[in-house]
Amino acid sequence: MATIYDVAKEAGVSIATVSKVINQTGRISEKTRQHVQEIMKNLNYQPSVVASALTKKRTYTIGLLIPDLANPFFAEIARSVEDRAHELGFNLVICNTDNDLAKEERYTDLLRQKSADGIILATGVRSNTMLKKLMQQKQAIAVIARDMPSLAVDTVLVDDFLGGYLAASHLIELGHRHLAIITENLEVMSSRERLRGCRQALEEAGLVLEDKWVRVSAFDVQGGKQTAASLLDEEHPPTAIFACNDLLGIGVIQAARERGLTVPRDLSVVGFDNTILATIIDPPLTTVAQPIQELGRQIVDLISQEINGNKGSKQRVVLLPELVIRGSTGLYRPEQQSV
Amino acid sequence: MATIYDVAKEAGVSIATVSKVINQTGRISEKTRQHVQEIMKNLNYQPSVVASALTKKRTYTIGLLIPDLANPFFAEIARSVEDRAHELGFNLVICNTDNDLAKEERYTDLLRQKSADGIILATGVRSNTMLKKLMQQKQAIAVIARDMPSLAVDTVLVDDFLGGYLAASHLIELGHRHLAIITENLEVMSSRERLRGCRQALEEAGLVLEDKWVRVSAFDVQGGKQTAASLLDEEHPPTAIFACNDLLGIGVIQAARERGLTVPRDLSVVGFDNTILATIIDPPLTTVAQPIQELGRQIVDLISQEINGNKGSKQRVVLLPELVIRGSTGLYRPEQQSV
DNA sequence: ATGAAAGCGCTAACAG
DNA sequence: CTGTTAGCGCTTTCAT
Repeated sequence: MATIYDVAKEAGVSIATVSKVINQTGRISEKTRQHVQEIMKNLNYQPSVVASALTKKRTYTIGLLIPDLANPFFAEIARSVEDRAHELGFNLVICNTDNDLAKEERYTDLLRQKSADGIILATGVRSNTMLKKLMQQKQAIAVIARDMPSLAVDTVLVDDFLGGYLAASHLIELGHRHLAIITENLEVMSSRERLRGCRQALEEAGLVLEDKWVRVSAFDVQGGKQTAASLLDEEHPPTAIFACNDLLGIGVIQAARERGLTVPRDLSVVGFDNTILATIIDPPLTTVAQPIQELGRQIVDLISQEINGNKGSKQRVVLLPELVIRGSTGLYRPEQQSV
Repeated sequence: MATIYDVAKEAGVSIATVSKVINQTGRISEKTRQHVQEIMKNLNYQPSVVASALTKKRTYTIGLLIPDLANPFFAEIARSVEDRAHELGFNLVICNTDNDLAKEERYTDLLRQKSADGIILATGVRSNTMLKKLMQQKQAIAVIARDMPSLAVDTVLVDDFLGGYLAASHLIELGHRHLAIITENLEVMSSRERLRGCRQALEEAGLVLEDKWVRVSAFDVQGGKQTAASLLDEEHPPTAIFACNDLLGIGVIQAARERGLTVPRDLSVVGFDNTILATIIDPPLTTVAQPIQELGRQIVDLISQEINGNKGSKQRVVLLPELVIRGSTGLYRPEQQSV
């Protein structure tokens, strides 16, 4: 592989000159510039990023810590992050953490050793401490789709409270009075906010959400299914369920189906995220849409600014979710009680 | 951030010594080894990969070129590749190519500049030329889930012919005589093989597959839906459809539903890949399962060997697919013809 | 068993 | 406008 020396020699100039035409710095006569560029092309020369990183301290690499790529929501997030990163000249290294603290630390160490320019976190439930450590190391970091209210870190997320509020309001408008909510993990801020929004809507309608109707579940289809099953087995089962993500929502629909209930006739369900899954399940899932493209775009813009030192203060940008009404929600019908 | 010099000074030894304890090379007395390691810990020192890459020529980074992370099949592939890569000490940089040649070239150039140790291709329909270029550059490469029979490159894929054969055989056993197949892109070897396997099974049953019943479609749900729609609008529509991937299969089911047909009563459909989607659609999709975990594992092992120079000759490993029978296929019932 | 020194490929003053 | 030179942090002979 050709080096800058090869180019310099071939072009009859110094390596400094070559470096200048590569980086468009300093003053170079148009003539030598063209000449050098031609030589570079002929030699199929491409500057080594690792060598330049050694002095410039930039690798044009961003790490993305994410729980699990096989989860469509995170896969879609990763896709949108990678798109924007690529546009801005960064590569993305993917790290599946399974929300495991040990893995998170392993990955952040690796990223540091590789001098990643920045790290985007879509993971990290209780990793407040890890975040602090990173900040001390002056790592450029940003958090997506997770709220860490106690930390001054660039963040892009959706208004989870509003999302929960929209979901519940929709159900209430349809006449439902007896809701249940299946949530992912109440240690996570987002989940708590969604729940709170849901509560708020109910309260405004003069309803209360008893603790009994708030259930925490493993965050996959299976978990949603089991939890919904136990909910539906109650004496007075809810007529509508708000699942805190699409995966859970799908589990709910499947549980209903197994019991011979028809959605939305016998049970309304709304999800959260608006992943591809919501469009595939039958009936298609009414869900609170996260603007995934926009989330990805903005988080990369934020971290890019921070990397470039263009930043003023840290920001938390909150995008607004939208309710996408599909076929899984319908009017409350009194007779549906008789299960 | 601490450097090797800081450690050396603090420990009262030379940087060469420190380097030796880091890499466990050369001969170091147990005593100084322990001492140096303690200092490293105290200083929270972590060797810079970019510096060492400059001399060792290894970055412990692998690139993965993939059409689209938002496609669950590829997301699952990426997940399994990343898992194994991480186990073996590599980071994975993800590149979404959208099967666009320009993007493919852009990414491979970037990966070269960053001295990625290897590149795994899950993309590249007609990119035979790009592959050749990479081989000339002596890039370590490997191809997953795609067959490039004319090139001597490490490959791991599923037996597509067998997959097609299994799918069609299943349908035939159920009594279906009139099949159609929706495929993704006949320029891709895999698609042709699936079709060929399908044909073979039919032939063995004394049936023929007229060209009219072989349709090429955009490879997303929408494409499958439209294609299936046009198939079902034919005078004598097929009673079973083999879709060359799950996304298409789902489109088929949706198209059937829109026409008031019940799957599998009025139409049987089998997919390919066995992604999460197959379990979510209703009825759950009978599909040809690719062993995604194993594909990912083996491709990384292969490229890792190549990177380490442990390799003998190149290999093509062919894994065998399995038919997973779910609810979208059923016995042929004569009356279903009367649409 | 340990250290001195020469790079790896490139950038960034600083001279000229 | 162009070239010299001193690093960046680490690895690797080659002496000692």
